[in-house]
Amino acid sequence: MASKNTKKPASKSASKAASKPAAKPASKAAAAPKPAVPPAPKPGSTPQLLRGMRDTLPSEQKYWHFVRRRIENLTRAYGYERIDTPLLEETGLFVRSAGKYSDLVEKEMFTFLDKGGDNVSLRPEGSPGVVRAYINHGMFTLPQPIKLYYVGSMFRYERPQAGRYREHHQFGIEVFGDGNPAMDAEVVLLAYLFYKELGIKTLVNINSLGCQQCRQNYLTELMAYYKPKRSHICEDCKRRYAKNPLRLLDCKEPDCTAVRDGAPHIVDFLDDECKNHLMRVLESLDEMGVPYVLNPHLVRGLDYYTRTVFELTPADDQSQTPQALGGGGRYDNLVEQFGGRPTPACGFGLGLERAILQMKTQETEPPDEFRPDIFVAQLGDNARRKAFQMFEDLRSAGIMVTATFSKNALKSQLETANRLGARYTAIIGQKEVLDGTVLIRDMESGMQEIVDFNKAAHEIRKKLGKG
RNA sequence: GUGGCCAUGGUGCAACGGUUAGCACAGCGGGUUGUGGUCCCGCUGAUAUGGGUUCGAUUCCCAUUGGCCACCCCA
Repeated sequence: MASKNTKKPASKSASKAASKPAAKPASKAAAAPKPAVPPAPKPGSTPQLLRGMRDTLPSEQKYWHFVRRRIENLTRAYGYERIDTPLLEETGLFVRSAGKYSDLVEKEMFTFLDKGGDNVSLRPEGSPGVVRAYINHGMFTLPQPIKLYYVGSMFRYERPQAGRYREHHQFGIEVFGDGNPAMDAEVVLLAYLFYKELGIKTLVNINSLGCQQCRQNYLTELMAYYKPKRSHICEDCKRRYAKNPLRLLDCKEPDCTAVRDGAPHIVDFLDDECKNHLMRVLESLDEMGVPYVLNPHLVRGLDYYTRTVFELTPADDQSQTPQALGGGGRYDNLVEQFGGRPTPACGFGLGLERAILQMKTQETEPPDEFRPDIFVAQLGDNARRKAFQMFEDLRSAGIMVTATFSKNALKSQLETANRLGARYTAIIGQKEVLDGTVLIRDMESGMQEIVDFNKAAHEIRKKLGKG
């Protein structure tokens, strides 16, 4: 390229300082050394992808189509209706639902003040918005249960790595107005089936956190257990002890897990109703043939769960801390906590990037749905006119057809046809225009035959086995 | 948020403190006039950004940005 800046005597800091915007007394975010409006980038420099963000290129789309199709089929079969809620909500929505001391709220949210000074956040998970919508739109007046699903972007301000991005996509379901344990099981079943349909074997970890009463009893006991052992646990756990003791069970530090292994199990503190609920969920899972493991240490990172919680991990992942493919549970108090009438509810969220990652590691490739049946090639202006006509004839006959009308050389058109994987190419040149015919070339064998122009669509359908 | 590894054309790799940064694949154009997927030839195209060390850096150092890995946690 052109001469790079071999010598740049003294102009370095000067240009930058000059373009600094007249320092508005901009609103005081915690610590924001960056100017509200950054200086314009150098002309010609290439804009960069923000950390943890990704483009989904055409070559990737077949995976996404495939996954979305499965979601649609599954949710339709089980009677779920789609809901879409905003990406941006008031920060308080998430703080109130996930819990002030959850990691999600403490360090993973994209939070900022908008121009009106409102504190808003990009949604880090799907449930709170759906719960809000349920209440806002009076869905409790409709016949219950309300079964909803969503597919969309979630944002978390984290250090990215494979299968972890700052923007990721989740498929989630939420069911309102049904407290039956069979409903918990249905939710787990759907998560399990989703992955099964994608050819991914999963392991379901399940636990119960009980209702508020049993949890309170348990927490008292748990803290009593940890109190004399506080010197043996990590700094994070000391903080958890004070603010969010349930998460003590979650720690992966060797010292902490050693302490944890002697800790009381919450299942032993469930009251009869909660215990019965759990048993009936497990029974239903048995009936439905969903393999699961009862994991007394599973607590999940959100405060709103009651009773059932579960998480899915890849079945063949031997690592100590496999990446979760999804999780969820019951949250019978959240609607009321948001000012709605008491409403039992449960749901899950599943990570689509991780699902696709699993598909790739297992080398399950979805079919390319856009492979054309036939490519229409044309030579010359008269032929192009006929080719347009042929294209539409074929298309309305339900044949996957494609063409590049801007190219003229037959060679390049055949090349394109080949690259697209077309089974046949219809060739229309001057000769064919005069004869009222079209040349059909089998791209596999190279065999060609002359077909009457008006019968072409019919012939091709026959060749394709479409009748 | 913590620790570590890394950064060369669209992709995958190579090389060196010093004249034209090499290869493969892809892309584009050819191998004459209406025939692709094989073959042959040619062309385009890169040292992430900003500083520093040096006579000279793409190579060494620092920062920034981004990626990956292990944590934390989660999808």
